[in-house]
Amino acid sequence: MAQLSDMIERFIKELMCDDRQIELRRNELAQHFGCAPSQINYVLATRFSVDHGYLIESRRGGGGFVRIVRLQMSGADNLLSALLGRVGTAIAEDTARAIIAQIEDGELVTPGEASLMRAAVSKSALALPISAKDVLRAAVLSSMLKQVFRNLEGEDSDDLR
Amino acid sequence: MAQLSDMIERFIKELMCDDRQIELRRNELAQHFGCAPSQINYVLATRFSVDHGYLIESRRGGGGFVRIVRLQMSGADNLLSALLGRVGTAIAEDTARAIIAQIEDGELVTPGEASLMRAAVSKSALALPISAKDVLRAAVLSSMLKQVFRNLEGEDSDDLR
DNA sequence: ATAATATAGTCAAAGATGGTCAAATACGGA
DNA sequence: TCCGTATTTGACCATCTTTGACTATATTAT
Repeated sequence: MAQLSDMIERFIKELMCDDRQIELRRNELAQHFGCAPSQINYVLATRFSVDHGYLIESRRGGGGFVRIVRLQMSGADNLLSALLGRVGTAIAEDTARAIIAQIEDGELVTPGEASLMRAAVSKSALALPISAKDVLRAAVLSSMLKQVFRNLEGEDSDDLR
Repeated sequence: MAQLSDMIERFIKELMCDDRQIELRRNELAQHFGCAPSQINYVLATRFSVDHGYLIESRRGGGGFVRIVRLQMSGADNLLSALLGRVGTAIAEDTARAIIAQIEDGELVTPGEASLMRAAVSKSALALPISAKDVLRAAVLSSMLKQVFRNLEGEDSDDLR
């Protein structure tokens, strides 16, 4: 049963399909879907976070609104460092997946490559008697990100030895 | 004596007869067979494992599901099982690279994908204060191998969120 | 200014699923 | 029959979603 949250997510993404940003009334949207207004916040928090490549702005009171802005993937030079910065020294699976989704959206990697990256940072890949799973995930993801950007330029780039 | 497990197995296989993958509700299925929900997990674990050529994915919570994916075992019937066997529970970097080279040669993955795999199992990716580097590498590589076989000619491979 | 009204945000509890693991039970072969 | 293995169940855990009560902040009317 297509989850309410999923439907709301799709609805919003359709609205945005060719705009960089949209504004909507939280209560209106909630009413449209017959749910609690806070449900909208849940969807925004879980599917439109910065990690997912979106920014949320809003205003309360009369004439209030919620604005959703899609962040752009800027030039590839500092993009790598930006991404690595977001990865940091430890990262949760969800956040890692969001980053992968973003570079997939930006067509920096193919769907097949993105799948592999997801597999590499998945819970099952790192399900070991190790307390530092997130640390590990960060290391693996960083390594792959660097490889992505290395592949991007010198096509022939032979993997590091 | 048509064990319950056998009936459930057959039931699922019939559902899948012409789909590469299906989704089902664990509790619903359990109810249909009048058994404990965990019985379903037992069937999945014993009859739909990777060795049997299947992958299981799932999601909890409202709208949760269990997805069963039939892996594409072309040609060398159990290439995946063989590869996973070689990976085992621990593997050195060189051996891992050899396996990756093999599937790259066999064109099971693109050069770009192979690069990513190498990056994921590289010394630097796993350079952590952990003694079990090889164990970890095996887990990560296994995870990626499964993904490779999941994707083979599977267009709509919709990764789990 | 102040009060009334219109929005949006937070957070914790309830609801909806699926997962794990070990104990109990059934089955099949020596 | 006895033992080892396969199956079945149930108690307890983990995760995702939905709702509602309470809070915070604008705008508008008085």
